[in-house]
Amino acid sequence: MIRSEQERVRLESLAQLRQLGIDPYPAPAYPVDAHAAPLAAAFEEGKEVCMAGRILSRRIMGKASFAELQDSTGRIQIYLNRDELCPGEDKTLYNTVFKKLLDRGDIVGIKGTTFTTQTGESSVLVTELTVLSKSIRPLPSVKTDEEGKVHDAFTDPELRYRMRYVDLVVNPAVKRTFEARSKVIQAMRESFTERGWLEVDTPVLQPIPGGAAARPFITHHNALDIPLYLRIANELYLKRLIVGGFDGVFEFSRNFRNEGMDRTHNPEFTILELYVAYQDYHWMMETVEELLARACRAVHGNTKATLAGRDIDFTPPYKRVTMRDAILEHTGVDIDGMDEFGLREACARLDIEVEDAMGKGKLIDEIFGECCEHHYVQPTFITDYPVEMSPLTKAHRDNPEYTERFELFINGTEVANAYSELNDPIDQRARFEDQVRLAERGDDEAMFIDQDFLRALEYGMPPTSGVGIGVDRLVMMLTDQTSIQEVLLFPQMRPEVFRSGPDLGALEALGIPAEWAPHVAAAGFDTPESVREAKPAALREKLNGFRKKNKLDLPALQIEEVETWTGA
RNA sequence: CACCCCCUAGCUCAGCUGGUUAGAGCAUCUCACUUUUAAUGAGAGGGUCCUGGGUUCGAGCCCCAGGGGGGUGACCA
Repeated sequence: MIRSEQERVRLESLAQLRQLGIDPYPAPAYPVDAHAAPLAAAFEEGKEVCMAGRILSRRIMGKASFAELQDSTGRIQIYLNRDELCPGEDKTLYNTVFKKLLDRGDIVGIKGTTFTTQTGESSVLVTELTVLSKSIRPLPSVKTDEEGKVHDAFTDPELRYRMRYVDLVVNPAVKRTFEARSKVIQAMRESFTERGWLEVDTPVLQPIPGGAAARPFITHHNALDIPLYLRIANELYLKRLIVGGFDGVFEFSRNFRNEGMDRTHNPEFTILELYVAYQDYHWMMETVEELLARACRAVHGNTKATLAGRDIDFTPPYKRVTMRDAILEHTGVDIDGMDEFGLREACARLDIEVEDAMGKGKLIDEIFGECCEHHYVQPTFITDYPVEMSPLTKAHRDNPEYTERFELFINGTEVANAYSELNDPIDQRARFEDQVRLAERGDDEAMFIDQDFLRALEYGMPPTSGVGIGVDRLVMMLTDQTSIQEVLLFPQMRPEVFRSGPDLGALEALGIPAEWAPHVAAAGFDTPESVREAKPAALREKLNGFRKKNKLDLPALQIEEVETWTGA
């Protein structure tokens, strides 16, 4: 493995620590009794503390040094004085271990006393120093100046996502985003369990990918010799549980959809699904309002958030607009009573591209998506979707052309989707059959018929309202992020290609001495074939040039020696 | 999948019209320094210019192909 200069220095320091009898990766637990942020917040001088964390910076001034120690809560300055740390004759711990062998990024434990420096910085005077973990790779050197401006920030998205561990260490705001994510989920879970609803787990591997319109990932079960799908939704399973007699069930469901990736889509994402018996979608709107307000308070302490420079107000109630009115307002088109032909004409007038496979529902969805969606910045419920685009939703109580469904839009993005659930088994069967006809027309996202689900409905499901909330997107809204990758710890990326090191053993098999083999490889001859094909004179010249340039402590090569390698 | 942009030291980035030995700040190493905080001062080392071809007397720069990433569109939540 080829190491950078800085890595080689650190490996050498590691070896020297061992020579001094210091285990750079000790086994015993370290008895931490204080953390940086709470300590600084309620600072009192003269307190004995035992802390552990990562050294983020060092300022060495001869016999005294300052360093920043970062733990899970934040950073605190530590002060190391040679004679405080090493009161006896032996100053090795300070002079050699701290000053020479430790680096930025190393994890240490310290015991000491709190005090305030001349410049007023809350600090810890270190009296004991323990190496807890030596780091081999240098961290990016992010610095913040007096005005709070960040210099040399670690910003490359590729590196940040691939090495999230580094991102979290050097970019504190990233850590706060994921703490906020956890708070949002916790607030939702508490709100449900307080009301007696049950958190459940349903299958991720499904024989029929149901409950949504999307392309699934497919896999295969060997023992059963059947295809299985990673779930695109868990809706149909949760409804089976309502049939079974639970009043309220919910699941934070990791769903998988084999579709495009962009700043609002990741192949796997998290939806909170909640189903509550004997309720309808009006009740659900109020429930969602309260839920989002609570989630916002959990993150911000109030119901206001900022997103991409715009204030978003999560204070209930939210505006409610029917889909018909939304389209009427933004396009002048009244979809009420319009047939497929009329809709196609309207799309043509509005310059919206459509495909032959699209039915009424998809056409209306296109118009809304193109002309209306982006207008809804503040949380807004769009209600009463056309029946064709909602095969699992109860028909509207006043007009069977529409359904009792709403979606919640924030900042022009769909965040939640909810229905008065269709519980009429005859109607549900007919709706599935409509989907089959769409599939026959070429709609590859039309739903499959789930016979077992229909059987469950035939046993009787109480009137139920259900909602799915896009957790990743909600977290984006609440943490001022415009990319889903910023709220997923490990967003999906193409696998990284690790350049495998040269096969030094194969080179040595040609007769190349072990001490020369890595240099031969580094000079560009990293396979036996490349050595054998080389002209001995040219190879010798190149390697001796390499030797000189890199000041290798090896005798210059003779032509006879090189000829034995190439077999010439 | 289409179009546009990016890939240079550990990190952030310069690098002109193709022209000497590819630069800067931070980081690293050596020395000095007992209250600093983007510590300071002096000195030094560090490069597969993403990869592979091509054009050229000469390529980090131009051309072709490939890889990775970002943005926009399409699809979707």
